[in-house]
Amino acid sequence: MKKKTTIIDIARDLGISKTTISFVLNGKAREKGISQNQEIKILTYIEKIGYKPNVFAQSLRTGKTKTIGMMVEDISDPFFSSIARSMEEIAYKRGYKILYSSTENDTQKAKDLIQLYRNRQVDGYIIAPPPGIEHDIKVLLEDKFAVVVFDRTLPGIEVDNVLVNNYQSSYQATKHLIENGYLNIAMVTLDSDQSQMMDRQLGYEKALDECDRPGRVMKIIYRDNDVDNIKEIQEFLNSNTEIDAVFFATNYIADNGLEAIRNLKLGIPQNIGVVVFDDDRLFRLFSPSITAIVQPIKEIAEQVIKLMLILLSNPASKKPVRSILLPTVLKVRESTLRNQEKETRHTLK
Amino acid sequence: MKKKTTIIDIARDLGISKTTISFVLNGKAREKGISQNQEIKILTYIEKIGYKPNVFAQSLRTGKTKTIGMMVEDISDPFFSSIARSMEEIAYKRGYKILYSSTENDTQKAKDLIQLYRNRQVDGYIIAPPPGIEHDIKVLLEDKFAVVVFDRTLPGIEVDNVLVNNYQSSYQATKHLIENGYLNIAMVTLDSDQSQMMDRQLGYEKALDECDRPGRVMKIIYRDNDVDNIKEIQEFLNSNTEIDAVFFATNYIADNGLEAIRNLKLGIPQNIGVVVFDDDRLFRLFSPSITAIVQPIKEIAEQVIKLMLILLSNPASKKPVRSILLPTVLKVRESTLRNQEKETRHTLK
DNA sequence: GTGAAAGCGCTAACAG
DNA sequence: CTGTTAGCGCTTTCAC
Repeated sequence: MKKKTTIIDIARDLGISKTTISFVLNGKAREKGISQNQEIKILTYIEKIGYKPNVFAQSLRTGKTKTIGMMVEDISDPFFSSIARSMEEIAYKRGYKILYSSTENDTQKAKDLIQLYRNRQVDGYIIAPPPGIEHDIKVLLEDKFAVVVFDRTLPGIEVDNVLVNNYQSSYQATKHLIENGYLNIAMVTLDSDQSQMMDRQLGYEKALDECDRPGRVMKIIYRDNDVDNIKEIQEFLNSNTEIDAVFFATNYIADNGLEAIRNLKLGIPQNIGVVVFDDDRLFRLFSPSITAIVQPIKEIAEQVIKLMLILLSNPASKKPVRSILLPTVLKVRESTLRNQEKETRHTLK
Repeated sequence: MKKKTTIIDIARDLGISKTTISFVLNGKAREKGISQNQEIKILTYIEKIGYKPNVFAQSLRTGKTKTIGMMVEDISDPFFSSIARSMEEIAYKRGYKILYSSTENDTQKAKDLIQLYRNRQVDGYIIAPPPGIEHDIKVLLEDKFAVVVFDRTLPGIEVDNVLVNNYQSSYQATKHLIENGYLNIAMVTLDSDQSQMMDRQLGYEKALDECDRPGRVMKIIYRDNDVDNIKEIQEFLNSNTEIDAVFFATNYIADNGLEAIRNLKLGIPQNIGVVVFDDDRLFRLFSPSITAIVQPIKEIAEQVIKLMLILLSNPASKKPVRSILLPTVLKVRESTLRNQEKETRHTLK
């Protein structure tokens, strides 16, 4: 393996001190009063031989790593992986690298991950927090790390965050079902008191309340077991035959729910209306296509990174917590349009 | 921020030299003949105060980083993100961290990424190679880095790889269409000479050849533009009305293709049969459900990491290139069963 | 304006 | 068996 050139090699080649080079490299030429000539000469040479500083030596010296640690529920979930991708793109441009990991919504795994990231001395933490890590985040904050939380918040913690308007979105989606003639709207959600889930439920309940409709919430265990979940949802729908619409609180709950509906041979949207929180690439291609609450992925990623970069560049000063609340879009498709003429897609030509 | 404890603090606290501690930490107690007592004392103390060595100092010193760089086409693609997740899990257990990035199948971006990874001194490279980076990989190999390639290979490069049996899988899928009475089977694939795409096409053509069927291959440009792609596919199907089945060569081509079929109001599987290379979580829930070639995600991830760990642990010795070819499973669903009784899912109860 | 030199925390050769 | 010590490559203070 060819030996990496170091700043000393360059100093030798150019016949100047490595200090000068270091200054130029770190954009302090001006500040340190290095001559234009010298600067250009150095920059040109570095460009020519393609020198890159050793990031480990830099990190060791400065204690900074230009690295952001990101922990989400499941990095293979389309929602999170799309956000990760967008963030990475933006962060790159600012010279930051992102380290990803999946918490599986497991408190212990999240704690371990935070430890691991501390070890790797990441400069900042971007977290979709699982329950029970309030304390760990508090410690991070006390130790003056940059932390941004997204997708959900934790009660009693003052940390910058970016969320979507879960309450309002769910309210609107439920309203939409009501307006389309559905009378008994159920919600299938996670058995969890995480903020985003609670808000979604509250929005749903509020809409029902306003119109004096009954509600029925079914809760399933997180990623417990697909087969069991499907069976449970089937039983739920079977033993509550008055239900004529369902609001699925997440993408993967909808997976199970749609399979349950399919197994029961219930017709969408005639027998049962369907709305899902969080869109999927393929929902538009379902027959009938599935109405979904679309989260602004790009925007979320941008805002999170923006907050992070602000935190990272500012001296860890006392500042008010920034909360960013983004709107979603209810993408109305066929699964909630009982009153409309249904497009006949499966008719033979 | 609380000051990190260093190995020196521990040496002081325990009243011994840091060398001894370093040896114990690196599992060289035995080798260096350190007393059982001493070892246990040190380990216990370290455990108690939760000391973790500074990885940057370690890396700077040893030149190793316990980090693997992974570059795929698009980390938000379900196929790649699922593989990434599995790999991460396995790698973690062995003390390795993975750095991910998306190449967007762009040669230049991939080259930049390799440079960036070299900078970060990753120990090994896991790559789903875009076209045109043969040379860069060769250089990596010459410099004795651990490299494993997956999903596709590059012509004329001797590098460990794990692939699925693209040829055989496509052959089988096409055969399946033929056996189900389809007469004019088209293939929609990428305009690319990447190995996996070529193999898929060859398998398709072989099956047609054997049965003396005509074939028709349409090629679209990589992730060019969804709208245009859809339109192109529509036009293709419209101007070749004899086509009664389509084999989509990737997941995201199928996205566009299914939308085209939908726009044309062609009935699946009556008017047109559909097979997709690479499954999607939701294909089973389509109406009709979509037949797909399922790649063994977990297995791919496992084999790649296994190869990588072998390379990493062995002295970079001359060894034969290891090629691992994994089988896929053709998951037959409704979209190819024209002769079967179609389940009537949309019947009202 | 520029250079010498002191570490950042760790590993490992070498000495004892 | 254990301790001393020389760097790994870089940033930054301080002196010239």
